[in-house]
Amino acid sequence: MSETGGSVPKRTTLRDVAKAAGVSHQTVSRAINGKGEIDPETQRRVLDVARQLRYRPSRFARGLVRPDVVSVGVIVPDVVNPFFPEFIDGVIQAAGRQDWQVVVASTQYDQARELTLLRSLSQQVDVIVGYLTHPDEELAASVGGVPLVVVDRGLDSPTYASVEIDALTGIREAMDHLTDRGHRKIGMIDCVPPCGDPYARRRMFQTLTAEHELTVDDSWIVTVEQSVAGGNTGFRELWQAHPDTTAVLAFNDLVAIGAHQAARDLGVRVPEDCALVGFDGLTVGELIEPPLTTVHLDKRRLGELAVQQVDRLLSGELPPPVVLTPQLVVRRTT
Amino acid sequence: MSETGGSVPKRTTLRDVAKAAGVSHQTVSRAINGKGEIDPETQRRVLDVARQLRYRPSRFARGLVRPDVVSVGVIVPDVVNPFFPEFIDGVIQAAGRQDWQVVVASTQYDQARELTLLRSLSQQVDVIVGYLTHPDEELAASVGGVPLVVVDRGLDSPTYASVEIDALTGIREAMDHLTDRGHRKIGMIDCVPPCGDPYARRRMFQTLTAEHELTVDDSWIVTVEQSVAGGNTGFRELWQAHPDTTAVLAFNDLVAIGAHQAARDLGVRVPEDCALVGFDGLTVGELIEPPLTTVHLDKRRLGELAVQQVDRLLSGELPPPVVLTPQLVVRRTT
DNA sequence: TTGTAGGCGTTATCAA
DNA sequence: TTGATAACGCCTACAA
Repeated sequence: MSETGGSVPKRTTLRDVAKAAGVSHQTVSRAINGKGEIDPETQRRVLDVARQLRYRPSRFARGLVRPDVVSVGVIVPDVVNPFFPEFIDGVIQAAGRQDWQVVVASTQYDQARELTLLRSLSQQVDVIVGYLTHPDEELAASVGGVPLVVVDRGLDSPTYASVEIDALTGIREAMDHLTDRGHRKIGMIDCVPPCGDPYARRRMFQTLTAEHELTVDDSWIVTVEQSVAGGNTGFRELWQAHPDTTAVLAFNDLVAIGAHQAARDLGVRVPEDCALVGFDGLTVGELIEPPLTTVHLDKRRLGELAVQQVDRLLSGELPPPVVLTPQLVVRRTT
Repeated sequence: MSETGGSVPKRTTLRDVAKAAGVSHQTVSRAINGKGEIDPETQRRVLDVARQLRYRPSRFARGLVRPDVVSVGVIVPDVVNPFFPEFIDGVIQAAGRQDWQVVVASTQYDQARELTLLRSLSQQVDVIVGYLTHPDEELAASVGGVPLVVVDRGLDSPTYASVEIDALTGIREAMDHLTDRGHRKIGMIDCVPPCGDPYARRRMFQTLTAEHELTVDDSWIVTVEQSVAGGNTGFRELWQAHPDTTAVLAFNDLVAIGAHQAARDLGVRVPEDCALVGFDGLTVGELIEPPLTTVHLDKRRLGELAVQQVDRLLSGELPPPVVLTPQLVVRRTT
């Protein structure tokens, strides 16, 4: 190897500073960390040299000898989908209270990427929290023993600590509300969730229509892509099949907003001609006109609960799933 | 110290595994890293033992001897404000392409917290990207030599690499558009930005009204808190002072949405009675009815550019500021 | 194929 | 107040 190349700049170390300042590396350490036991004058001098040499401690070396901050990795499908920022915020805030740091990564809804991320993240953080789609065994293979908290798997992850969402209770509230107001012809715009039982929501709906003895069959359920556009399409399909529908339960708020747009385009007034209920409780639902009635989930809390599970995991236990229940927020689309 | 306490579990190391498997720690290393030079049978056995002992390599020890992944810290005021997730996403994606990891932190609009975060983050990451409010000197004192890229400081940070937003050009487009459509009585709902010149936007507006020889004086500018509620208040104030206003330029989309709500409440039709233009180009602007005309900024790109600056910084240069120019997107509020 | 020695950059301990 | 020495857990040589 010649010395021509300006290859790796090589880091300035404690010893470099020590040499330049004419003291021992230990003295430099003391100066940097400023825990007394050092002559103020020496300290000043050493600090000066350190600055000149642009010295910065290595987080690795430091982490090696000190109990370092915990680093939590968070994996979500998409950082921009308004559901996730609140969740992430919950994680960041709960973690921040213990001075933990949070590494955020997104799969972009790419299944293969999920595994890749899991694999690389698990090398760099102490614990992972994630909205994950793969079955437990595949996750296990990818995280290689790093503690993991999974979110919203539908009680489907015996291996891992988890936070679950009791969607049924929330949706029951919504159905009660609708039937209380006299609705009998209630349709549903469903989506297939990224993991777990693809028919979970549909089943809940069926259960509840049965409870209320509604005479709507499966033709009142349309399944669409989980997006505003999907909701738009879904409403049109539903309305075409059943123009006598008086209320629609959407898979989530984004889908509901799409449905709302379709209704407006079709000249269907919400809620006069057709009521509409979303799910998630996104802020955007409050901004549209009329504001959306929705089954509201406290997404920030969801993130905090995930961190709470992390706590338990790190202290050695494998905690039972914790369940978060959403609540109906009645606004003006019903 | 007695041995009663379940104090620190103490980590399982390579040597522990070695001892348990009856080989040298080196052999274990080879087994773990799977780079040949090892008997498959030995490897299998070692790996088994490692798993049983729940061995996981220390990221610190590894980072010490290996050129580790770069870790980028991102500081924003608020993870939930819909402006920032897109920015963060841009950072995450650009960083991800180089297999860098991204640590996200939020100040919650707390000035003191900004400095605290800067201080702690700078100990754990290789470089920081941030929406920061403090003047350069104070930032310098907090990051202690860690490379920093600042965003949207109004060309106000000679010390640091930066990404700037050319708001004037975007707003000029908006004003041209409005005057083209015959508007002369144009009002502004302004806010004071978290850092930099508090009158920046107001000045731009004044410049442009002058360019177009509009006869609106400063009483056509109201200043409110930067939020939906602020926008609501702002519109009411403006409309009360000048009921002959035919168009309003809002500080940003959230403010514009508030203004829109106020207009509706006051029976002012948008855009028939009063046109409305936002700034930022948030997705939510597309979801309201009618969809919001706005000066659209590519926030994801903003994040990518920040990472680009990080690249340059890390390769030794102090790059000149890079500028991103927003563009008017005409929808249906004008 | 396997084991031994040394060093990565830091902090802790103890002696000077 | 300062300095030598020994970890921390891992990896890269090199020797066996």
